[in-house]
Amino acid sequence: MSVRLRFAPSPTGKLHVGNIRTALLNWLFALNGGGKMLLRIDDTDLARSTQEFERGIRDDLTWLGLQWDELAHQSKRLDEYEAAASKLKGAGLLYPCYETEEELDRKRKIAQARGRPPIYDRAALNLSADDRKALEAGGRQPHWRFKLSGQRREWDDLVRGRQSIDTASLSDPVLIRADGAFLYTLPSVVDDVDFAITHIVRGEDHVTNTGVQIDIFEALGAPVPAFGHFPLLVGAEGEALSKRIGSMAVSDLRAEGYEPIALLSHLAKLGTSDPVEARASLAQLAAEFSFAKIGRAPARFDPEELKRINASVLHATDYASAKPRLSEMGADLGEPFWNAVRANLVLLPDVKEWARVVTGPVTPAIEDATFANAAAALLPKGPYDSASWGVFVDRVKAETGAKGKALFMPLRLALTGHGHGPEMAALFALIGEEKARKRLSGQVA
RNA sequence: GGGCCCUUCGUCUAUCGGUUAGGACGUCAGGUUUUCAACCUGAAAAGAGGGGUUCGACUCCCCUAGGGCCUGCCA
Repeated sequence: MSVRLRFAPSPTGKLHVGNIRTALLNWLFALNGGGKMLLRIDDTDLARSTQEFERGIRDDLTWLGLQWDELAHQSKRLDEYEAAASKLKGAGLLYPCYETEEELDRKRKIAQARGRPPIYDRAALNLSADDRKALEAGGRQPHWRFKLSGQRREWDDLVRGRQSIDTASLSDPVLIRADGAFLYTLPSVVDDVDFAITHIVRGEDHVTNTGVQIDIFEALGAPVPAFGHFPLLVGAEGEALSKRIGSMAVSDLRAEGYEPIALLSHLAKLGTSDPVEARASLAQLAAEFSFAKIGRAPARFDPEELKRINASVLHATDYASAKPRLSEMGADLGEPFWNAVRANLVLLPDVKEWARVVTGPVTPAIEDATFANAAAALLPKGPYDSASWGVFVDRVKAETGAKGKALFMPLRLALTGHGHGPEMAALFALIGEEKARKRLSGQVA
């Protein structure tokens, strides 16, 4: 039997690197095992969910090449959640509570002050039918809590090993809000049952939830899936990821010109025993995936590292695959151009600057006008090819006596306006005689 | 406050009681490019601190320090 996994984002914001890591690890395991991926839109929070965010999520996943086999919306499955809720109510496992948020908050504070765990006291369980009637007559709508089993729930976590959560030390979770909305917990379990999810792979922030969810799976008489909880990412300085990195949206990375496979490679390898370096495809990442390779400590996500990986991806990108995007940017100057400049790119849009260096206008950087003018006079006749640069440089060398860096740097600076860049032999051939002459003479060309 | 988890080169990690503590990225040096980048080669670089257990501890146990997560009518 093949595996079935799911990625379940809420359309209440943009996908960021943390979300993508969760998505990716699910995809890698599914792909690796020849399984299926369900994209589940957790949109039970009508107030905060939007079509735009959902569209953004789909676009981001598509851009990354993460294709889902099935799509579901929680907002379309309310009947199923109602059915599960009445089943639990019938079993006496879902009970109405009438405390306000302020009252609950106060109870928690008092418990903490007394050095006791801030666990819900189940006071509502002792309410009589008359009490409830009176409260509702007074205008209070109940919210509903699930009655935890009080058992110690255990499972063999795919990355953490044997885990144990004592549900007696937890508050009975609210499943239905006073306004009737389902919270994340019940729909998630109901969906995992209905869609026959075999493996739940997510961040370790859900470890405690797992104890609660196993309780609910059992209460529903459903089989409990396997769980895998990987460590969360932290920032480059070891700080919690949410604030700074959380703002690193996938859509922004795309807009900045990052390569999807660079992001995927980085997120797939970071925190594993494999070297953090680029891979050619999602399929290759999947083939190398194993829960056993994932460490237990939080891994640092450093944007600089992502840039390095992106650069190495670009250095190995051939002309054919770069061509469509080059023309999109108006920087498709042919294969020799691409092969000459790709080793100097960190992000693909950097190519636009080198295209400008070839086509102009370039403002030459000249320190010694006498030298530059002398060089201009020594320019060979065009058209230029890859051998022209050598001919030219030899003449300048013979004529001026300059050599090494003192010979090359002024020429590079005058011809390109930059102190660094691709092989001059290739650039020179592309720039051509006319522009070379003008630039060496100090003209913008 | 309580619960769960974590701590090996700057970074990601290997080591399942006995190793010159290995690899990758980065850094530095050399080579190459008559320049820079890219590329090639080489080098430096680590067991958080303190107690145990043991013939022997990075590895097992305890304490301390540091870090992450949870402790919501968020997900």
